[in-house]
Amino acid sequence: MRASKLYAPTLKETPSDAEVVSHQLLTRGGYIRKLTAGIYDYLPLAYRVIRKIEAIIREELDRAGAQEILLPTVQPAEIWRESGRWQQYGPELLRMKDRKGGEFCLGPTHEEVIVDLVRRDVRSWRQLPINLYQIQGKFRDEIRPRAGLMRGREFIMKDAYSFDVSESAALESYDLMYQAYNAIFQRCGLDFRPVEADTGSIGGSRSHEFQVLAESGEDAIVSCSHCDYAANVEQAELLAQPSASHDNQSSLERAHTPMKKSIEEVSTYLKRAVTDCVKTLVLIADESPVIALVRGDHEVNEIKVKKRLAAQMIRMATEEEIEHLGLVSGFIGPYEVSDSAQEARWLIDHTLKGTTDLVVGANRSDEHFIGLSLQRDCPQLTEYVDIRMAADGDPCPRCGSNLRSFKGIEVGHIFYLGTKYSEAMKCTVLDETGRDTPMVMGCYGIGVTRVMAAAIEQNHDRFGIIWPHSIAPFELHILTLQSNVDEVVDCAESLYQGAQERRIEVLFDDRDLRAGGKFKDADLIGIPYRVAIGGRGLKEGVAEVKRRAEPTVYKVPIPQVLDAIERELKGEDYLSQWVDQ
RNA sequence: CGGGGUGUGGCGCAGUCUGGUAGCGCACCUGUUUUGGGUACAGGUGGUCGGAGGUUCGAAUCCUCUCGCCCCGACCA
Repeated sequence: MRASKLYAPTLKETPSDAEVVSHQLLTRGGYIRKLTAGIYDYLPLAYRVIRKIEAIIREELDRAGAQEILLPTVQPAEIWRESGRWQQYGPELLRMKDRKGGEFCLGPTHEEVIVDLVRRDVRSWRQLPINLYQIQGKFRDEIRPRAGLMRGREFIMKDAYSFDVSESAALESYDLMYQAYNAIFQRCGLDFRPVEADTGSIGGSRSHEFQVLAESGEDAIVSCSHCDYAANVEQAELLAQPSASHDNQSSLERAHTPMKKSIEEVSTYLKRAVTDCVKTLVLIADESPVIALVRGDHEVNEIKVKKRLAAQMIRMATEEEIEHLGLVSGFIGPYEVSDSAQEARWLIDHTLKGTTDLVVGANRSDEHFIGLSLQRDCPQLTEYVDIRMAADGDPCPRCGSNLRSFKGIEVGHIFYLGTKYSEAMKCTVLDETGRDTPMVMGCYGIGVTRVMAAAIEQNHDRFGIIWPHSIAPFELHILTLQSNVDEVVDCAESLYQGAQERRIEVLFDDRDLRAGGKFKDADLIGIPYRVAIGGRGLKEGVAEVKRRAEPTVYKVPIPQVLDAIERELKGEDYLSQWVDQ
């Protein structure tokens, strides 16, 4: 491809509405343009990257025995009513009507459609397992689209669905996909971790997220420094670890703490360690109050609380609701509580079990208790459970080593679904015993456009993108440094022809631009190898070859340039022989 | 949806407080010049100042309403 013909309008300046690096660089590099909030145009460079990622996905999924299909984007409300999600899904589902008033939605995901397909034609367990996937635009009317491609409303997603006759067979399908996902993200050149995840509203009992490690990630994950345990902080289970007990138990005293509400303020004011303070929060689970206690330096994990209570919905209580319980916001504690608060469900994080000498709110304005011992002073509290968020340094639930925390971008998520959809929509087969049984499902997603953005978040410098080889829009970028010198142009042209003959994916910057501009664009676009042809090098019979990821420039004799590139693309470190000392 | 911000040629911005009829840099077009990390000079194209209404002799600027976009919170690939 000639740069003079390529539709890739690069920008010198960063558009003011782009905040995250991937969004900035994709826009500046002429990869994408925004149509409206959360909806983007993919220009030729971006689409090449997308097709590379898709090709990797296809290869690995086909290898795992899945088959590619293509389902409709517009879906009738009928099947969504059948699964119950027409009600459940909420405003994220973009709904519309056709000319006859019939209700439809734009597919945010395709469980309903696929179940409808499979239930029509699959009758016998002998036809299973089946695993079908598609790569297609999805639409989710996100509350707040943000960060460019990282959270768009319309995005390209690969979604796959497996159908099995039994739970054990379904788990095998799940494992196959787990392996395939590892292979896919590895081949995309990403630094990622599969982590144990919450199943969320999709339901089911087993789930992994594939998280790309990046500072700009929105998800917090913990990963064991010793074994291969990794989990979303929301999910990471924490074993009971009794705190060091103080032998000399002090007696309970009131302390005046004027205007000191936060743990930080109280601990500073009373000169007590944050870990000796108790954080007491009021939550509302399905309209009933729940009071949660964690150590001062810990965070309550609402998802764990929700699971513990088997609640549908959970949220923080409002000021009014706290008052209504006879509690004083900022000074809540487990001792001397009002009758109505007494009746609430109390959950105490098991880290607090047996702790003494604690600072807690006194349930009166401007007062705390000090020297509280939970066992001695609050014997009515018996529900010690895991309700806190995992943090850096916590022990691994598998091996006990330290957990380290990371930020991650979720690029893939796999779920074991069980029979949630197949039961609701009567998707059944006859099993070996001749009994009609709901199929056991799994579903598996990859955000293709998000993979592209995540790759940039992880691989860039201040000049531009540094694509992993496997998903770069081109493999080689040839530049002419002077477009008015015949020898330079001829040499570059012949290299360009040669590269094409060797099936190297090459972008040839033949534009009538000065060298500076071409270098800037090459750095910005981020193609893995750059070959610069200029009068200076030509006098010595060499081209200047550079890896995008490194600063070194190699002076390679012209006749050997394409061999060198070819061998480098195969993974050899072939350029090093020309290191200029 | 709540909170904060912003909207002025393709992009980045000034002008708004204190009304006087739109400006700068980049990009783009023409010519000359230059040719190894965004060359220099000259000339030029392009803007209903997000939209509607109002105040005024006069509105980018003041008032009212409205829409878009960005950021922070609950969701997810």
